[in-house]
Amino acid sequence: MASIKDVASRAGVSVATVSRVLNDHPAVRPDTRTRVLEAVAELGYRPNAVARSLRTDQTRTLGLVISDVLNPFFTELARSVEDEARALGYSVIIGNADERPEQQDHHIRTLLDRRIDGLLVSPTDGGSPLILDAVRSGTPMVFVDRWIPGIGNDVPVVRTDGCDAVRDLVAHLHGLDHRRLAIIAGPAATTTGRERVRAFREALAAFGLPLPDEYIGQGDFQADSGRRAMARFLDLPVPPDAVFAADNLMALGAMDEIRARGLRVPDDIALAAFDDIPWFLHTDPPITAIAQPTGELGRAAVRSLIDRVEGRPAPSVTVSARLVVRRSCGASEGSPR
Amino acid sequence: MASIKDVASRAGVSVATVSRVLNDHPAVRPDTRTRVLEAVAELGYRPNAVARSLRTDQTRTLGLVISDVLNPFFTELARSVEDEARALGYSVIIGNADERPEQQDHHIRTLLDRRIDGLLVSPTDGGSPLILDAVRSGTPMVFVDRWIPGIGNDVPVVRTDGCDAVRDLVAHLHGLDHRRLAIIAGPAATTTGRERVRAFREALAAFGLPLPDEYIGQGDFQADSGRRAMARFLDLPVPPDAVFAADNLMALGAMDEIRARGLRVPDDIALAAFDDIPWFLHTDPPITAIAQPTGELGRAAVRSLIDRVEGRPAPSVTVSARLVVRRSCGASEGSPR
DNA sequence: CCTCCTCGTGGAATCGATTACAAAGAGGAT
DNA sequence: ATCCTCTTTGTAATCGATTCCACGAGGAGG
Repeated sequence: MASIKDVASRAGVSVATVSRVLNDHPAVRPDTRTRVLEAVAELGYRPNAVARSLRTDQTRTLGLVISDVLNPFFTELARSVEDEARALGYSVIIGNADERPEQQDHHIRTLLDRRIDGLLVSPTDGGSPLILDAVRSGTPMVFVDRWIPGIGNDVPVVRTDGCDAVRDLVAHLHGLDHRRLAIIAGPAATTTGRERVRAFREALAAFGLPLPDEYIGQGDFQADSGRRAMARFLDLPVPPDAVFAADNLMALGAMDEIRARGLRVPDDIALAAFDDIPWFLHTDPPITAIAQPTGELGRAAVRSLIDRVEGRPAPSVTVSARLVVRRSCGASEGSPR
Repeated sequence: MASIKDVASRAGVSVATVSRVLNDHPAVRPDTRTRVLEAVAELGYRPNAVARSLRTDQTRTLGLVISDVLNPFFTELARSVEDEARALGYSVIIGNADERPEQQDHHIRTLLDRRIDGLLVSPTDGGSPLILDAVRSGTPMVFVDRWIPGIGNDVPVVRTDGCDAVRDLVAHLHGLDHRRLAIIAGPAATTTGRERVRAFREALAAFGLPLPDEYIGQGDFQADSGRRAMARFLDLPVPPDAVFAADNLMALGAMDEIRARGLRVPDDIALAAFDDIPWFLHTDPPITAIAQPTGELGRAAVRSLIDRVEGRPAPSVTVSARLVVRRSCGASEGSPR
């Protein structure tokens, strides 16, 4: 592949001049500029980003480590992140942790080795030593969706606050005469895992409803765990009459289990989920869900990170989720307010 | 961040020696090696991959340009590609073309600028000049899923052959007394867009069934186009009694339209799709689909590409799809053969 | 004791860019 | 003609690694 030297000799100038033309440095005579650009075109020259990065100490690349690519929420997030980054002149390298801390660490390590300019992380755990290292190493970092408490001062957090939406959901369920409400929680090591339970518990309290321990199923954000949690609920002497799954995959698993037992949603049991995804429109029945503004989340995270990368102060951002009512809790379609 | 020089001076050796230790060069005295490794550990040193790439002219990175991240088929493909690549010591940079040729070109260009070692492409079009350039530039390349005819000699193709499965599907539909079969096709610019129509047409012919032009809907692999195509079918004086969508998103759109008109699957019209995805189990009704061995496809593509990258001959690979019968065509669940 | 090898190590070139600094040339002021 | 300034260009250092080559020490063989 042609290098800057080839261009220089073809245009009859030095490499410095070629570099200046390429970087729009003003001190180049117009006719020199044209000669260089001609040489560039003739050779089909493209600057070597590796060499450039080495010299300038910036890669114009961001890293994004997400918890699970197969979860539509995260792929939509990844998509919006990439879109916004591209618009701002950055590329994105995506690492999929698959909800496994060691795989997350692997990705963080290789991204750091590649000297990405900034790192967007949705941590799968409570904070591995490597993440703390990464923060200290000085690479700009922003948490998105999930975060790790305790390093909030150094690392902005871009997330969704679902409290109001969870309250709306509980109100919706209550209004449909559901009184025995249960939740399938995410891993306690993640903030989203804990917070959604907390919000749910508080909302229940506001309606004077209890949340007994056996109505808290422990899941791991994967479909199978939702299925198992639902099985345990249904095996209880007094099963819940409504179940809230803390993410879309667990809701899917829960629905499997319900169907496998010949029960029906919402007649036999109501079901709702955190995270709205296009497929929820097409399930049987369509699923009531709490929708995060995923695109907005991703774009805000990128802007925040790039602010940091370029030396500006980076804001933490919190956006709000909203309830999308469908038929899985017994109501007819239509959204509140 | 610490560089190799810092390690060298801390260990009291030259940078050459440090480099030898890091690369497992045998000609290093054991005690020197330990001293160096200690210095590495104390400084938390990690080699700069950018500098290394510049010198060695290899990045140990592969590029993957897919047509649409929001399509579960492609995210599963991306996942398996990344898994296999990681196992073989490579990273993957994913570019999402969003079915737009210019965005595809953007990604190919930046990947090439980054001097990735090899490129995996599922082209959105019939071959932009840039792709041809990329091939000529000598960067190892492999097509996955879709390909571009005419440059097959230089570029291996790893794909699924769905002919048998399509024939099984047609037999299945025929067995359920469907006689007016229609297809929602993908873009004619893509190989998968054309091939699935061809396979369908041939299978129909084998059963003595016609495929009139008005039974060929033109889609673009996105949900909306599926919806429009289905609308046109349903507006025909004699609508089809079974529709085969050439990908999962168009099937989804088609189902929307059917539902919006108050019709039911499979009672009023049968529906089947190319590409099986987990969600098809949960739609109403579960959708009969042709399943590609997506993981296998991705892994084979990576192995083929890496063969090429490392100078071995790279095979083209064709795997077979199979029919997964569910309820959307009228049969009860269970798979043929 | 001298020569020749082998082993371990360091010096320096190199990859392809950017950029500080120097220098050459043009043009204007005196 | 001389000096100064400004514009345009080239030379060379630099980023952080890898790797060729040379060199010194030590052992083997004569």
